[in-house]
Amino acid sequence: MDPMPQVPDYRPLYQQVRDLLRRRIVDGTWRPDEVLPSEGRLAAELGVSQGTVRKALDEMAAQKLVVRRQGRGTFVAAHSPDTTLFHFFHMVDRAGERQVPESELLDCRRGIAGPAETEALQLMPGAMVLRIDRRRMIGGAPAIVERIAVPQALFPDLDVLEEDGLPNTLYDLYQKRYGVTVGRATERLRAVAATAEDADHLGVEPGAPLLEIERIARDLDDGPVEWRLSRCLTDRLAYLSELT
Amino acid sequence: MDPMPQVPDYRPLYQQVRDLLRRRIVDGTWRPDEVLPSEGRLAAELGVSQGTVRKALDEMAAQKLVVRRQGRGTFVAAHSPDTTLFHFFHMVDRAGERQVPESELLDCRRGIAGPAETEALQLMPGAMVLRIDRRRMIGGAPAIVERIAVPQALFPDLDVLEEDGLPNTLYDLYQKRYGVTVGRATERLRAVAATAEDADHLGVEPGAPLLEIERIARDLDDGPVEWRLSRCLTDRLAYLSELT
DNA sequence: CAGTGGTCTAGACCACTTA
DNA sequence: AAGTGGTCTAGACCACTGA
Repeated sequence: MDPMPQVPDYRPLYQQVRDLLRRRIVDGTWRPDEVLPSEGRLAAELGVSQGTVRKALDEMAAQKLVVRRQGRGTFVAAHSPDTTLFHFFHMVDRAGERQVPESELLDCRRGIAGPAETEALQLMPGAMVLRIDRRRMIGGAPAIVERIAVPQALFPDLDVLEEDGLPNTLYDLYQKRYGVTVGRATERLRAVAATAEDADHLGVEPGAPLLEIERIARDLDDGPVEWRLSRCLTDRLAYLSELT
Repeated sequence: MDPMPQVPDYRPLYQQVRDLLRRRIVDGTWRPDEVLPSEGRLAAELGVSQGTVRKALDEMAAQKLVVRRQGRGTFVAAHSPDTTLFHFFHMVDRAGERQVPESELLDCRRGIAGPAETEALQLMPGAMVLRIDRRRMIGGAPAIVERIAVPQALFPDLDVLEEDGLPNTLYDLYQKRYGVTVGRATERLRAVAATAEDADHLGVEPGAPLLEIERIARDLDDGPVEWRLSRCLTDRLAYLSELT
C-alpha cells in the first residue's frame, strides 16, 4: 500500500488504511458531506483488497467519522442541528424525552483567557478568547444558563457574526464556517448553589441547587476547541447517561 | 443453520447467528467466564461459514457480551470488581482519576415496594423489595449516600448474606450468586438540596447542593433488576461523562 | 441499467497460547 | 505441535440508489 514507507509500519493493513483515510478527512481532502471514492477504487489505489478497505471504513463508520449509505456511497460525517443535539445535549424531561432548548443571547465579547480557560483550552498565556453567555429555555421557561469560551484564533469573526444571531446549535457552524469539527467531548457534572446572577436569570432563589456541566469539546485531532459551563435547573429536566 | 424454522427469518445470517449465541448465553448454556466452542466448531454446527460466525462474535465482543482472547478462545464476559467500577462508577477526582469508594452499610431490610420502586422495577403491586442503604467514603471522607432497591424475587437471601458483609461492588455478586447479569444501566442526574438525613451522613449543612444519580440497571433481557438513588458531594468529586 | 455498499463463502497465512 | 483467534485475499451474489 506504500512502496517506500519512511518508517516501516507493522500494524495490520486495515489499521494503516483506516488512519490514512482518517488523515485525509482531517486534512480536508474530503469535506463534510462529500462522498469518498468507492471501496473498489480505494482498494485499487492503495493496492489492498476490497475487504481490507471495507474493514477500515466499517471502523470509521462505527466511530461516526463517515456514514455509509447502501447504493449511494460512503460520506464524510457532517454535523447538523439534529445530530448535534442528539450527541451533545443530554437533558430529558420527566418522560425521558430529549427536549430541544431555545437560546437567548445574554452577552458576547472578546477577552484575555483566564486561568481556567487557558488550562481547559491549552492556550498560551494572554491568548484571546470569545465568550458567549446564553440563557436557554425549555417550553418557554428558563432552564439553563451557560458560558461558552472558544479560542479567538480558531473562530476569528464569531463575535461579528453574532449580530445576525447565533444558531441554536453551534457545532455545525464551527464545522461549516470555520472547518472545525467537534469529534468528542468530555463532561464533568457537579451540584452547585445558584449565584445571585444565576438565580436572577433562572427565576429561583440564590443558593438553589443547580446541575453544573463543564464540557471540553475537542476536534478530530483531539485538540480542545470549546470550553463550556452550563448551570441547569433540574426540577423538570434531568441529565441522561446511558451505560452500556 | 436451521433446517426447519417455524417462522422464516429473512434477516442476515450473521444476525441470526448472533442472536442465537446471545440466547444461549442468556439461557446459561455457557456461563460467565466459560469458553465458547471455537469459530470453526460453531460454523460446522450451524452450517454457516467461519466468517459469518466471526462477524457475529465480533459484534458480541463490541457489545461486551463476550471477550475474545487470541490463541485461547472466546469467553462469556463476566463482571469483576474492576469491570464493574470501570463501567458503572463514574465519579472522578479533580485530576480526572477514577476513585474507588469504600462502602459502609447503614441499613438493609425487606419491605413492600413503594410507587417509585414499583414503577422503576416494573413490579406487581405489593411485591417485596430489599432495600440497602449505604454510605460511601472516598479517602476516608463521606462522599455519597445511596439507597439500593432490588426485587426480592430475584435475590431471595441477599439480606441474610448481609450479615457477612456485602461486597463493595454488587454486580459481580448478582452475577455469580444469583445468575443475574447486569448488561446496561440508565442514569438520570439532578441537583438536589441535602435533607437533614443526607446532611447528617455527609457532614454538611441541610440544603447543601448534592448531585443525585438515579440508576435503573437491567439484565441481558432488558428487564430492570436494580433501582439505585445516590446523592453525592461534588466538592472533591465530579461525574465524568464521555461523549464520543 | 450501472454502480454502490451489504452479505456470504472458502482458503491461506500469521500471532498467540498451551501443552 | 496443535489449536485458537486475527488478518488478508478473491470472488460471488444480493439490495438499494439514481440516472
